[in-house]
Amino acid sequence: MEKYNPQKIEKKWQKKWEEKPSFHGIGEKSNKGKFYCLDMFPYPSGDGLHMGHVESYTATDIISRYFRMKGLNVLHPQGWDAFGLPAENYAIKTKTHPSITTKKAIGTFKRQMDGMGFSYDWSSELNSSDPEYYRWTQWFFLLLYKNGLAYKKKAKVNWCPKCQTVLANEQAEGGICERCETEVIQRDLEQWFFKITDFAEDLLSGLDNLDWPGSTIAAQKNWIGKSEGTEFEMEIKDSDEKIKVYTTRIDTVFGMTYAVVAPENPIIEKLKDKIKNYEKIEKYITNARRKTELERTALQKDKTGVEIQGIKVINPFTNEEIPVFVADYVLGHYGTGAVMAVPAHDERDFEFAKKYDLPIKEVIAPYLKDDPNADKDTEKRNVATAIVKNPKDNTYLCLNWKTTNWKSFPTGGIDGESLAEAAKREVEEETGYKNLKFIKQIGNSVYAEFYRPHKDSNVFAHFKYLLFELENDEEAIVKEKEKNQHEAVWIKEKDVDSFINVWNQKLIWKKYKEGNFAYCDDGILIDSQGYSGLTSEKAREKMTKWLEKEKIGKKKINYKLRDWLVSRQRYWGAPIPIIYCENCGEVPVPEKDLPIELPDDVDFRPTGESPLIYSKKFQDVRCPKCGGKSRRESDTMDTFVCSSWYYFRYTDPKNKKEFASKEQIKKWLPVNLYLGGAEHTVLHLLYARFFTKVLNKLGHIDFNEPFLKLRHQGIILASDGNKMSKSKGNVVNPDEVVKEFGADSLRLFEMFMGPLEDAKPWNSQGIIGTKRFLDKIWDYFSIYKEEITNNPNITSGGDRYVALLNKTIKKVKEDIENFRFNTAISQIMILLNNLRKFNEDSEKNELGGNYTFFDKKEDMEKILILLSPFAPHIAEELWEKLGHNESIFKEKWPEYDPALVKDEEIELVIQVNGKLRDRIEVSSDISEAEAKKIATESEKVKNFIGDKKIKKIIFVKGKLINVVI
RNA sequence: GCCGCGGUGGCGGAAUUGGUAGACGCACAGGACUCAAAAUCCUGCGAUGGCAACAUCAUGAGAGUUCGAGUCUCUCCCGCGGCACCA
Repeated sequence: MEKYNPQKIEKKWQKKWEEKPSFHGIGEKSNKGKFYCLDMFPYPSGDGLHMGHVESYTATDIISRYFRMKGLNVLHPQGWDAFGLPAENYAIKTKTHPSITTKKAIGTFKRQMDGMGFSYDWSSELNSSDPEYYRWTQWFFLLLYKNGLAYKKKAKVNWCPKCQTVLANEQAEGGICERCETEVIQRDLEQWFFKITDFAEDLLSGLDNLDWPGSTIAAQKNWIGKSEGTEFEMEIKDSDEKIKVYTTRIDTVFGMTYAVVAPENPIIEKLKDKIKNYEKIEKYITNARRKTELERTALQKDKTGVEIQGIKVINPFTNEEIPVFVADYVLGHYGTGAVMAVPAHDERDFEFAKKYDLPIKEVIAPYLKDDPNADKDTEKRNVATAIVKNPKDNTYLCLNWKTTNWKSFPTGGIDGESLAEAAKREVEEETGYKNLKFIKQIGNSVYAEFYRPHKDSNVFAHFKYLLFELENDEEAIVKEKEKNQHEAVWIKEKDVDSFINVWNQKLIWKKYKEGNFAYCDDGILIDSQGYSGLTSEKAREKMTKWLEKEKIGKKKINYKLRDWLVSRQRYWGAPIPIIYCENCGEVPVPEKDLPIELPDDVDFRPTGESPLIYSKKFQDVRCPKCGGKSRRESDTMDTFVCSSWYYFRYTDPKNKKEFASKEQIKKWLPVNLYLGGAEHTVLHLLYARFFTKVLNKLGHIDFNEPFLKLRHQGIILASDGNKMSKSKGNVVNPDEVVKEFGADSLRLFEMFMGPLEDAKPWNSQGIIGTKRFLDKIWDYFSIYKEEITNNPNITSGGDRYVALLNKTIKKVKEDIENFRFNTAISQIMILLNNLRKFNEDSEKNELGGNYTFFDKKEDMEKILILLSPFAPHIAEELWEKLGHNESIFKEKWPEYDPALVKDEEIELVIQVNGKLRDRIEVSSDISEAEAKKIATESEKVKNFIGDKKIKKIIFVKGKLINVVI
């Protein structure tokens, strides 16, 4: 018998598939619908495929093969994200033109992909650095330009001194270049931007209807950063100028003790004459501007600022005059570039106020939500909290009042005092304690509950309705307890946290222990004139209304999202199709002149300016309008522009008239499944959605989200649990694994390692398991082949396993559709293990020793079909061995028989008090009465019941029975 | 700090609506075959006690709900990913 030789058969089938792509079902027509299965197109790096690629592409290959066999039209294309910095840097390093290195890398990638048996439709292959592709990238630029969505402005930009280029904010996070980790500096340059901020709301709300990982949706929401707040103006004393601030916490406005403007805020320049310490201010501003993002963000703890002397603003709510500071903890580009500072209720303001010794005024008191201990059936009881400061040692004591029927305080108030105020007064009268701060309006009656540490130990007391003099201690408590029959519970220090948590009292506790911090949550307003007693939420509404009435403020929505900077001063990208004419100024290149091709007469090494400036060929241009002397825009576009629309092009890759025809787009889009790395959670996916929304708005397409379903493959870690990296020398090369075990084993193993989306460490031993499995499959079918050749009508009793086969068909179907490839594979293993199991019958069996076969040939073949998407080569080979001339991938996916999925016999689990005590083999449709009889008659159960009485019996049909005693 | 995800044997990981915890695979141990080894096949494999039947404990920790919790609720601890002076 021939042994399984993956290297041999894999080559054979790869060659066949290349000659006949139809073996993959590519190009087949179907009326059952379409499935667009998309991989994020890779950047073809010189290193070739890595394990992560293999994982992701195997998954989409399985899905594609599966749906093709289900009869759907499947589009499963692949292409190359070839432009960009890494390619250019590599070219510089090797002194080879990037088009050459890229071409070579693409060759390697394609060879490796074919070597894995991926069923790509290469007839729609794309390359973003191909002029026939980037002509349409340029067309998109013009589309945006003509619709006012691309504009140029002088901007402070992130500049990487090493890469010699501008970086998008996204590529310079933390002030460090994403590519080379050099510190980014700030430069002022004329730059092209796409107006993605126009679509902020669409980009945000569109997320709700997508089948995407929650983390990705959350990251995009966070990135867009919607915030609803209030914008209002404050008058500057003795001036007509005003300072406009933005806040989400207008409810804290009575606690404003100063205001801050960002160094970039133009108001400073306007007030120059009034400012007494202008020189100092100017110096501070210059300094701040010179700081990089890194310095401005990394040194968070150390806030700096200077008071603007001679300037005071007026809080419109209190008419108080307050000082103004310039400080770089306020950002120039967000909101109005100025804020009201409320140190009592904002951590940043608090820190600043502490440092510069500014007043801190509390205007929000914490409150509690619902009492977690309240009886669900009765009315929900609220808890009120008071913070009591012990004047003796400046510690705080926390008291909770909650509505109860223990003891009623009379309600109602004197002279229109609120219920809370009335309750406060009453408790104060009752206890004689004067510093209570009531937090929440409470019910008709109240009682107090609080904790207090024991004088000399780490034990805390929990008092229920016991209000006492702080000077008193344990003795008094006991006395009080006796007198009032109140409850006091002592708590050990280690239990305090858990106790506090039951009461949602963390903040109060923090305040009690630490004394001083900014309370930043919502609460109840205090010391806020007519607004006192309102909740934060209500107060925001009311205060904003008042501002609107006074015409000094309004509701305002802000987004963190900033416009997309697309200019790059580099060579290896799509040139921006704009011409600068000496007469006409900025002129877009007419569409008929596209593509503007990259010249080859340049030195592409970076100089700080775009290399395209120096190309004679490139700059030899006349104005399209007047024919006058002109020069071309020499910047190229960010590669993310190329990747924002490539999924359209796959549907119609050769189209010379449009980026893709309307019919083809309608036929295939939106994408049904998009699979790729989680590193693209924000940038690429957001930009691609933006492009789709632009096309939708301009009437080119009738949908507004490109990717209906998105999944990320988890990264494959090295066996040491670290990321694979060249420098660590722990990289496993797929080529070597294929050489040793074969592509099918690698495919199978990567899918078997664990859930697709989890990060998984590579285990060099593990692949032996999947190789063994394929060996067994091979032997099993080889023997089967021999047997049926000798005796075509022979039976071997395999029909005992028909139920298992049907279960397997069901599970594999469900698991593939839910990306649970690991359990699908394990189910096929279970099936095979059963068919190969040594059993009594097999000794008598004339067929294949230990092996059992299904009586029907179709059933045998179903096993191969189930395996085929995972391990296509071996499936094709064995399929052929069974006498087929056509590809296995032209077969229909098997259906299971629902009637056969159910077991006739089950093991009924018998529990006593929920613990497993016995199992008995019974018919699967056993009735409750029968089951009860069997259960109570079980010897084991009897032992446990003894002479105890059975309280009740719970029966779960087809599963278990539980005897409760 | 905020947001999201996770924590189950020596390891990767299984476990429908709450219903037999540890499927499948790796590693390991014993056995068969062999002069021997490799390969292959069989058996075992969470911990503790017991010759055994079996019992007790066990899904990061602590509580809660339930006849019954890996699964639901609350809190804490740890890990990973994202965001981070966005007022």
